[in-house]
Amino acid sequence: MERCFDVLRAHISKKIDLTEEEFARCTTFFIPKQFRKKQFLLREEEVCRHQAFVTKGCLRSYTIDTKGKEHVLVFAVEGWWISDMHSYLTGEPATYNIDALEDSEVLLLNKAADERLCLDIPKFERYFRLLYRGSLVSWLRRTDASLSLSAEEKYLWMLQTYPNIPQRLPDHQIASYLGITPESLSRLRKHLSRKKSLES
Amino acid sequence: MERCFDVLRAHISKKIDLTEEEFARCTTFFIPKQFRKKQFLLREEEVCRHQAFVTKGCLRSYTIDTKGKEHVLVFAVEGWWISDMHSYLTGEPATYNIDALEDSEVLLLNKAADERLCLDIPKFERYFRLLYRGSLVSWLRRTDASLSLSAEEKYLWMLQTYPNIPQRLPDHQIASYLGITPESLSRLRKHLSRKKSLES
DNA sequence: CGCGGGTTTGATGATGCTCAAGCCCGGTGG
DNA sequence: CCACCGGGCTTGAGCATCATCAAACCCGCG
Repeated sequence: MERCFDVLRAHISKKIDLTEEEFARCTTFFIPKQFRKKQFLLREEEVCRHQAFVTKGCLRSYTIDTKGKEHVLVFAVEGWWISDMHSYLTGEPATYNIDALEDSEVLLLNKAADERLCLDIPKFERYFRLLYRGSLVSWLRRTDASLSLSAEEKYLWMLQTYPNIPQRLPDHQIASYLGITPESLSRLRKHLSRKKSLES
Repeated sequence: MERCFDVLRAHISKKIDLTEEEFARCTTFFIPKQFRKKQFLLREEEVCRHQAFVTKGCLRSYTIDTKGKEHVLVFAVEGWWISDMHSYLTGEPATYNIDALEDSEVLLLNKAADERLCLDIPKFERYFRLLYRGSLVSWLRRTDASLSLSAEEKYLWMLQTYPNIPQRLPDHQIASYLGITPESLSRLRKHLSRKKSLES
């Protein structure tokens, strides 16, 4: 339970160096919270009050289109952040939903705490800069994949880029993330496994 | 020519406040450069040495897929940054191409200057944090659009979200950005105009 | 005038979607 | 311990959307 901060520390120290004292101080800004599978962290139309750092389990953000279909934008497993950034920043109603795909533990950071944290320990300014920057690189890649690749290639791309995600999540979540239907994913996997067995 | 720094200043001051002196100092880190239409700022396989801030004209970053087709990832007009961030950060060969779609003027910031700038004027740490953060919001939106919308809806989304981009760029660039073919875009526009004329 | 890039139009086709049914399997309750 | 239920995955048939390929057209520019 208290080792959730170990996960945070491990993650932060990949980007900035903190003294014991600084880290201790930083932890006071976060609120630990547990989520059961299927529980919501945020619903469309609510205002997003927190950025969440996942220390255990897995959450996702998604939208629901006009035909009622879900589209996964982000999976966040241990060591990832998740929120509706736009709503968080502006205070406008969220356009994304966030819920837990597994029983999970997160550390919540609200906007006031976020700002105080950056003032109190200016290194965090840097931490978030590097965090967002790295995140941008990933979005570029994903967009490139979605523009350039066929359904099958996108799935292979995902296996290669985030191997642990397809392992632990149901296929239809993966399909949603890739922008294809579960049926297509199923067929495409069959096709791949036939290919594979031919090779060997 | 020298008013390129005015564009920079206008952009920066939306995020942080700089004194005259600080701004004067900051300008010394940038290298102004002109690009003629079709000229490359970066080619795949080269290392990306700069982030470019566009003060005039328009550049794009794009990839070329296995079938030789181009896919536009980013359009950068006045007030936008463009680069191959991954290559820039790691020094690995770029996977994106960047070229000018119009005669353009940019301010180049290389990695050493980038780092010194953030040390010299720590407010820039904040500037880039906010810049990247805002950029993330846009990527989320684009991804959502590409997952949720049909070709026609995506085009309408683009008209609404970036109205000046389709105005000034040829259709086939827009099509590439949206992940559809120029032929489809052409048909879909005809369809929209028929719809529109029926309404009125 | 003629060339070339860009857009339009048409015919055809493939990829991936929809809808519907069946199946597998783990969990729950009788 | 077995029956049943439900979520998730699979399979099939038909279909829609969008891509492909090819040709014609338009128009600005050298």
